[in-house]
Amino acid sequence: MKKAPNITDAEWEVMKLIWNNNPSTSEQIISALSPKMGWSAQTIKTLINRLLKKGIIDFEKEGRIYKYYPLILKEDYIRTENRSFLEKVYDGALSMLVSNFLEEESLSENEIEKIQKILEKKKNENQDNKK
Amino acid sequence: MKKAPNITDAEWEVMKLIWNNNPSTSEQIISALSPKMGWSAQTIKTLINRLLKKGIIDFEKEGRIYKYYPLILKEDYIRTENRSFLEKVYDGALSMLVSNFLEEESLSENEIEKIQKILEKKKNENQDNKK
DNA sequence: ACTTAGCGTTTACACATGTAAACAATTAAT
DNA sequence: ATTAATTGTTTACATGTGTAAACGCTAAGT
Repeated sequence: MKKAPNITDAEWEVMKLIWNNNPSTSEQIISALSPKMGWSAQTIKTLINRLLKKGIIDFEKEGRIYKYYPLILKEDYIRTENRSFLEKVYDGALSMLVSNFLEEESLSENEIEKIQKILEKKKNENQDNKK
Repeated sequence: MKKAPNITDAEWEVMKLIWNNNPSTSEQIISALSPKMGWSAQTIKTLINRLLKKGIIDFEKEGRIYKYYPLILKEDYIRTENRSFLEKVYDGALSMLVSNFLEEESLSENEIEKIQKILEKKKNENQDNKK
């Protein structure tokens, strides 16, 4: 299988925009990112074009204007990012990763409980698989 | 404060070696990474040199041979990596990150319990802070 | 119809990164 | 002492990435 095209940090900002507002016009992307990122309109156009060339987004003409839409799911791409981060930094040791993050950052009651529920569920699943 | 020098993916492999075996000679680094990564000895020498230039490692002469040692702690660097990953991919939403990882990967009983303990502790800390 | 503003396309350019070859200095072998 | 092998240093080169300027086409205003 061919390696998935890479999304760079700068391109990632554009993708977040497009995923959240699908489809987006370049005007929308530029007016959202230009102030936030301090990028010129030209820079953003370049990023959009690179995403097109990489086959990560596509567009549909709406008169003179293009509507850009993603060709890949955010969830899918994040899954890949997760995997490679886990591999690169933790050599695949998930529990290391999780404890590390938990210990360094703070969480609300609610969030803690949400995670606890997930863990309970996983415990049960493990149990089931054992039988 | 000056931005921390970046460690690239290839350089990261070298750093893992040096952190695990501190100090390391280039011979040790090369014979470990050359087969594992399929890199030529020259390539690895380049990576070592870039790490030197970036001020991430330093060396001590031991006769003709250099012993390389890290100038930064693995833990510190990982903390930075964690932070930027959390920001980039999850916009800082830790609970999202954690649930995502937990749901996609598998964990042993033991690991689950370890994480549960961390959560309990955090819950108590939250409680304490509230008072 | 003619000019202009707006949107997309092409070209640019410096620095980073992966991947090494070529070179120099020094030690070890003959 | 010379030569060869080893280890570190310099230079190289293609591709990726951040950051745009310049250019070209077309709709819109006069």
